[in-house]
Amino acid sequence: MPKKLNRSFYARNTVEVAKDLLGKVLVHRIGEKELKGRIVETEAYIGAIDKAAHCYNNRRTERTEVMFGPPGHAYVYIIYGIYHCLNIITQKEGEGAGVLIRAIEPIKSLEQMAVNRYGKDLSELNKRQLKNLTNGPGKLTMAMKITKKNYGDDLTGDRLFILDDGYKSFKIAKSKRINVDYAEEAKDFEWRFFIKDNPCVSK
DNA sequence: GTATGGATTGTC
DNA sequence: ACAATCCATACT
Repeated sequence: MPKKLNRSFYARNTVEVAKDLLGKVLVHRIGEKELKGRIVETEAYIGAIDKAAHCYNNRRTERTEVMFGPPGHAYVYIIYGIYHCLNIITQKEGEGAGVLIRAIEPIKSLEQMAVNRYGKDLSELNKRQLKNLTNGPGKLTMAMKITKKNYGDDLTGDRLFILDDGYKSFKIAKSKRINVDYAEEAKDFEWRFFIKDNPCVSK
């Protein structure tokens, strides 16, 4: 039986959580529908020491407030005025840290994801559209219909949560994070983790 | 009120 | 390689 990740899973060092989230299953329930995807790429952000983090230097705004709350909640923000990004809050309340979910492998309700991404039936998608369904932070939120309505969602609840189904036959690779060149020394932190050779990892 | 730039994506 | 696109933030 797959098991829902509990609060203590998230209440640990962010880099450890980022690695351990790989292979887990992200679930979003919308009414009767259930969308699922396996997490294949993550990035860690730790406000206390990380100039790339929105909450660096204890920067508390309306947007970042949830990052300073208890772990196991969703931080959803809008990037470039267009796309949404999903983060999972980690460590202890007040610390300001989280994990960006950068890519998933679709598992369930691919028909709905096709409609959410392209407004088309799954059978009408070409090869490239299929490959690009959820292989990026903005793409997966669009496919799973994760929006600012999910801001602050408690992942121990029943709307948005993460399952451990025991999948662990993979190797973890790491690299520098994507698009944080402005972050001075923090741009070189190797805090991006992904499942080696998985086709759904971002480009 | 105004200016600035971004934890991205799609197209050229 | 670069434009699209607009919200959140910082500053006046």
